[in-house]
Formats: sequence, structure tokens, C-alpha cells
Amino acid sequence: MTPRADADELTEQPRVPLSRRRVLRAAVGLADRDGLGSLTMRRLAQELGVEAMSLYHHVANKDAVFDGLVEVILGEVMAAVEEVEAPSPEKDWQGALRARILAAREVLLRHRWAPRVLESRTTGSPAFIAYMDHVVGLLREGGFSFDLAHRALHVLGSRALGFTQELFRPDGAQTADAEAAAMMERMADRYPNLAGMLADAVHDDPDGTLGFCDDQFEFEFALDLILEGLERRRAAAS
Amino acid sequence: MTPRADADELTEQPRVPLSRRRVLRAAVGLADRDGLGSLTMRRLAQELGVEAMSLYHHVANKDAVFDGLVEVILGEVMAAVEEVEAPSPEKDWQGALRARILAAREVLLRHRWAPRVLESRTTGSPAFIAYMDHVVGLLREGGFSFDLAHRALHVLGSRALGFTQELFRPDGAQTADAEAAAMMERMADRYPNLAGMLADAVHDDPDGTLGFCDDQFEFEFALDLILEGLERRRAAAS
DNA sequence: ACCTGAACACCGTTCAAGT
DNA sequence: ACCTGAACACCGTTCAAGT
Repeated sequence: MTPRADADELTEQPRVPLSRRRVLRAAVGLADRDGLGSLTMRRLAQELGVEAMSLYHHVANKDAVFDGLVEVILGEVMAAVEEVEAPSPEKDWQGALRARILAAREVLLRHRWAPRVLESRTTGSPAFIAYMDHVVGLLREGGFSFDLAHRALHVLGSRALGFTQELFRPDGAQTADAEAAAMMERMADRYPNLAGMLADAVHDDPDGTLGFCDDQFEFEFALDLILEGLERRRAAAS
Repeated sequence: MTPRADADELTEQPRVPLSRRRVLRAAVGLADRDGLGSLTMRRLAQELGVEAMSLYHHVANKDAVFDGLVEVILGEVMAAVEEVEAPSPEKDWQGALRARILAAREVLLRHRWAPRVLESRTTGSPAFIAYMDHVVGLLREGGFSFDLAHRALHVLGSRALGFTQELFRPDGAQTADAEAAAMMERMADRYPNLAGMLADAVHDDPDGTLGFCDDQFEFEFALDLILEGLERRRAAAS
């Protein structure tokens, strides 16, 4: 329906054959633009100027599309991680890992839907295994036993890939302040601790450009706390 | 279709009027028994011996059902947390918080689907706010500034409610070992770090009754690491 | 080999009609 | 007031048919 200024349409070849690659790239683009909710087989096909059923020649089913999305995103993560400038893990494993995790995070911030689909995949894809092997490698070079490295992966959880899912995250940065204020109003007497906390937080950030919580700051704070805790256990064990 | 040995059916009153309460309790039961995937309006109605459309007189829509599920589960969490025996937060905030978080965890382990729906609700329900106010109260009594308490909530994330979503969790405890072994086989050369780690982990747990990872052990390890890190920052600030 | 149209079995939800 | 049947607009997916 809506014509897109895609490379394929500009070159006036009416038939660029479909392929798994093209399907997945279209899926990423669709999710980036309209969100995960509007990624349906029918809309994905429409995006490619094709009938929904044609997709099944290149992709087993919708689940396989999600698997493919994970592949694409983790590919980007690996590329970003490999380009990162960081201290050598033998000298400073915390710095080495920290830099890589923050690089991974930047990729995921470009694809806001990615955490949700990563969480939904329980079986480790090859790309995921490759990434985790990389992380364990760093830890080993930093002096971790296999056992402690294993534990470290559990402690980091999704943070190893650069994201955390927050339980309480008001929608947009703009509405955050308004919501926080409205909430404080309603609950000042019943929930004094939270109300005090919110009042303090809003006060600390008077322009409110960041919204109530600066995700990046909180992410790094938590990451550093965890890296420090892991280092203490590593040092204690050696 | 399938008659259930429900209290309502045993008492031979053919008509127990529907209510929001009954709808939500049936929803919890259905999710517990058959998983979140089979919680549809039609099946939920069937569970209650009623037509799907009748539900809409007691619940705005399916989203409201999920909101209700959160309410019910957080109600159970609050009840469990209030019964917990723990040191007073003034004397030992780590012990006080730790005991409550582990109590919350026990509730969520009884409702395996609960983490997924908690994650999907971004707006804080009243029950959620009440729980978080409780946690912040503990931290305050333990000597935290509002600011550090705020940070602590972010670091804890979903762990404050007793769960973490693991990225890499093979399905059942039984299959975990087999999968791990099969994977080691396949990837010993390409992913030496992970392979070594898995070999070590399997070796540490020779009976394998726990599967590859003991979730409870890992949860407590991570929780203690985080609590310790928070205490260090609290002590440094005061 | 690749794409399609019609169809099937499911969703959530609306609406007018029943009691 | 509470429940229902039929219908609508969507899903993912199958299958036989087209080129």
C-alpha cells in the first residue's frame, strides 16, 4: 500500500527475489519503526510487497522470524564489541568487560524491542553462545575460575548484554515527571517512603530533561557495583 | 466441557453469579495449570462454565485480566512478606530485606508465569507501589538516603520481588544436563571457554539432580553480592 | 522453484438481542 | 442486571493451485 523509498524500489527491477536475509532485514526495520506489536506475518509481507504466504518459503514460521531477529541483533552486538577500545583483561578485567557491555548496550538502545525478544528466547542461539563465550574468556583472562565465571554470568544476567528490564518504567521521558508528580500527590500519605524518594529524585534533577530516572546512569551504577562485588570474590578466592 | 471438581460445582447450585474475584481466581488457576499461553478469554470463560462474552461484564478486557493477575499475586507476596521472621532493619537491614525477598520469591515459584506478566506491566499497580514503599521503608530504617534507596531499587530490579529472568535457561531440570552435554560436544573447539565452564559445572554437581544450574543458589549468591555492595555504599556515604 | 488465493482454526471484542 | 449468539476484524498457518 504505502510505497517505501527502499533501495529495491528505486532500482526499477520489479522482482528482487525474496530471501531469508531480506525477510529478516525487513522485520528489523518494521520492529524499529512500528514496534514489536505490529510485526505480523501479514504486515511483514506487505512491507516486502509480497503475499504473507510467500514468507514461509524462506522462514519456517513466525518463531523462526524471532530467532532470526536475535541473530541479526547479536551480530550487531558482536561487531560493536569487537571494535571497542578497552584495557587488556589481564590488566583490568573490569574495564575490559565494562567497555564491552556498554558497547552492547548502545546496540540495544538502537533497537528498543530487542530486549523483549532476547528474553523470550530460552534456547541459546549460536550468536548468543559466541557472545557468552567471549565474556567468559575475558573473565578467565582476568583470573576467574570457571566456577566463579559461571556465577558471574548469573549475577550479570541480561546486564551482560547491556540491558535490564525495569519493573517500573513510566512510558516516555516527557511523561515521567508529570506522572511522578501526580503519583506523589495521590500517595503522599499512604506511601510516605516512595513519596519522599520521588520528591528527592525530582529535586536532584530540577530541569527534568532526563525524566525521573537516568537509565544510563542507573545502569552504570548497578554494573559497577556488580563488577566490584565480583572482583572482591575473585580476589578472595585466589 | 471437562467438568472440574470445583467448590462451586460440588454445591449443586447451578448459578453462582460471576464476579471479578471469581474471574481472576479462575485465571490464576488456569495459568498455574496450563500456562500463560492457554489463558484466553474463551478458555477462561469455559473454565467458569460461561460464555466468553460474559466476562466482559466483570472485566474491561484481557489487559484488565492481566492487571488483576498482578494484583492477586502481589497480594500473596505482601501476605508472605508480612509473616516473615527477620531481624529488625535498624540492626540488620541486609537480613531484613533478604528474608523478605526470599519470601516473595517463594510465592513466585508457585506461579511460574507470574514474572512474565509482572515484567509486561509497565505502570505500577497499587499493590506494586505498596510493596516498593515497604522496601524503601526498610532501606530508610537501615540508614539509606532516599537517593541511595532509589538507586538500590534500580540495582535490585526484579530481584526485589524475588525473581530474575535468566537469558539462557534450558527448559526442564531433566533435560538441562543432556542439553549441556550435547552442547559441549558440539562446541568444545569453537567455544572453549563455555565448554570448560560447563564441564566444570557438571563436574561440581555429579548427581545432576539440580540440573546444570541451581537457581536458588545462584539467586542468593547474586542477591548477597548486591546487598553487600549496597551496604558498602551506604557506609561510605554516612 | 517460487509465489498465490482461498480456506481453516484460532484470537479479542462489539453489538443487538434475549431473560 | 446479567448473560448470550452471531458477527467482525484480526491472527498464524495449510494446502492445492498457479507460473
